[in-house]
Amino acid sequence: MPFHKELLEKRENLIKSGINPYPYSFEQSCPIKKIRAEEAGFLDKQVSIPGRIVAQRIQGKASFVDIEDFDDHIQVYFKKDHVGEAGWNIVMQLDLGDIIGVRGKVFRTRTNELTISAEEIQILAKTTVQVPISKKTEDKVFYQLADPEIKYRERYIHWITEPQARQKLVTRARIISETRKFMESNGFLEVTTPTLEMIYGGAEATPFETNVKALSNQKVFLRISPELSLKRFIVGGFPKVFTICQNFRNEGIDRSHNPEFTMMEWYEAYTDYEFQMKRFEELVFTVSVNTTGSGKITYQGREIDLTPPWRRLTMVDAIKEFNGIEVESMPEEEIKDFARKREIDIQEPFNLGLAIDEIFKATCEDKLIQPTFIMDHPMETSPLTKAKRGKPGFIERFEPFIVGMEMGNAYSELTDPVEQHERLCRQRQAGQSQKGESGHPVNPMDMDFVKAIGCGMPPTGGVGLGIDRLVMLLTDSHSIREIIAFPLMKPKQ
RNA sequence: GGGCCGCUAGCUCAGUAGGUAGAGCAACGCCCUUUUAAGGCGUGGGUCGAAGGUUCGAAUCCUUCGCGGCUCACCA
Repeated sequence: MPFHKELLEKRENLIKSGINPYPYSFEQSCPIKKIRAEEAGFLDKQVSIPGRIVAQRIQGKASFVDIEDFDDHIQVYFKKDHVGEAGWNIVMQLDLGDIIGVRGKVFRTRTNELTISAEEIQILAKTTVQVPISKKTEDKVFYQLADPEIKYRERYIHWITEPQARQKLVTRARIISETRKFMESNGFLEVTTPTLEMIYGGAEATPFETNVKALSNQKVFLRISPELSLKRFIVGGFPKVFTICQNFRNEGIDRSHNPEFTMMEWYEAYTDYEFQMKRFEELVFTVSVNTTGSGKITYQGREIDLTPPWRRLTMVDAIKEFNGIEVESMPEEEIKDFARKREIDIQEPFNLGLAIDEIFKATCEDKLIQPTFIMDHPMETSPLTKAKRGKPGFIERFEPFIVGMEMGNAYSELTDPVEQHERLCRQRQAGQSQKGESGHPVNPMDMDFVKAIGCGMPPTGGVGLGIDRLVMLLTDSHSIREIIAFPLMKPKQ
C-alpha cells in the first residue's frame, strides 16, 4: 500500500464529519496567472481559485497557505473569523499536496504579498500519499527531490514538486504542434500508418513481436518505421504526406535512445534529396524560432546556430576532414590497419562501403556540432535509395547532425521496382552470411512493397526527423528521458 | 559486460581514530488572528538495502548478493 497512515486518518476524519474530500467539480474564476497579470482589476474582487497546497504557515487562529496551479502560485489567507468554525476545522486538516478550492477577495498583505482572503474553503482532493514538496525561496533552495529514479519512474511526483520540469513537456508539445503547422502550411497531408505490421521494414532494427488472436495467433511486429506505408501513399496518388508516430526498436537504451520514440516522416513527390535538405533546415529553423524565440540556441553550454543554409559535407569528405585520409582510394589493407589502430570493428568479408560507414560513425559523428548534412553514403547502407548521380557505389542520402546527434535521415527514394527488388534480395543474401550491416537479422522481403513501386512511383524525396532528438536540442536536455513523459524503465524489484 | 557513485525516520540528508543513531521538513500535542524556510515549547517515529565474516562491540572494516543512478562499451 502506498498510503500514509496519518493522511489516511485525516481522510477518514473528513468523511466522518460529513465532508466529501473528493467532490465532483469546482467552478473557478480563472488561472492564477491572470490575477497576477491583471491585479488592478482583481483587487478587492471575489475570486474562486483551485490549486495544490505547496506551503503552509499556521499562525494561531490564522493560516497562510500557498497554492499552485499549472503555471503560477498565490497565497491564501485563512482567518478563523472569516471562514467560520466548520471552515476552520477543514483548514486545520490540510496537508502539503492537498488540492483545495477557495473563494474570497484579492488583497495585498502588510508585507505586500498578493493574497486571497478566503471566505470559503473546499477540499477538492485529500492526499493520502506524502509528496516531497520542494522548499525554496526566490534565490535559495532548501530541499528538493534529488533522486533521479523517482523523477523518471514516478513522473507525477517530479511534476508536482518541480513545476519547471513540466516546462520541457510543454515545449515538446509546442514543437510537435509547430512542426505539424509547418507541414500543413506547405501543403502536406497528415496520414496515419499501422503500428502492427505482418512485415516490418524501412529501417534496420530488431522489432518487437506480438501476435493476433483473431488471426490464429498470426505473428505481427510493432512498426520500426512508417517508411514503406508512406511510400504506398505516394504510389496511390497522395503527392505530399507526413506522419508523426511512435516507432519501436528492440535495442539499446541510453541517453539518446528509448525503445519507443517519436518520428516524423514525410514524402514529397517530384523532389530529390537536395530539395529536402532545404526543407529540413527550414523546418528546424522555423520550429526553433517559434518555440524558443530564436534560431540560435544553447545546448549544454554550446552555441548552436540553426540558421539556413547548413553545411553540406559528403561522408567521404567528412572522413577526410577529421582523419586526413582519402578512404575511397586506399587499399583494403591500409583501411583495415587504420581501423585496427582506432579499435573500429570492420566486418569480414571486407566491404568498402560498410567500412566507410563504420569509420565515419567512429571518427566523425561526435565532432559534428554545428548543423551539418552528411550526404552521399555508400550504397550498402540503404537498399531504398537512388544511386548518386555520377558517383558509382554511393547513394543520394543525407543525415543531418547537430551536437553530434543524428537528427534524421533522408533519401532520393529508389523508384525503379526492378532495382528495388534486386537491392532487397542482395541485402537478404548478405544478411544470411553475415547477419546484415550491423549484426541484425535482415528484414523480411516485402513483395507487396515491390509490387507497389511497380505500379509507378513518382520521383520522391523522403525524410525522417527524430522528434525526441529535436526536443532534446531545443530544450537543452542531456537525456532523452527528460523529454519523454514516461520513459521505459526497468521494473522495480 | 566494465568503471564510478548511492541505498540511514514519511521526505531530503548528516553520521570513519568501530562504542548498540542524528538534523531539517512532514506528523502529533500546546501557544500564537497579516505570515512567507513563520516562530516557541513538547512528543512519537528507524530490524541504518540483504546475508555472512572480523571484533568484547559494526551504520562505520572485510566478503558476497540485491536494487538504483551516472558513465563507457554494445546497440540506431
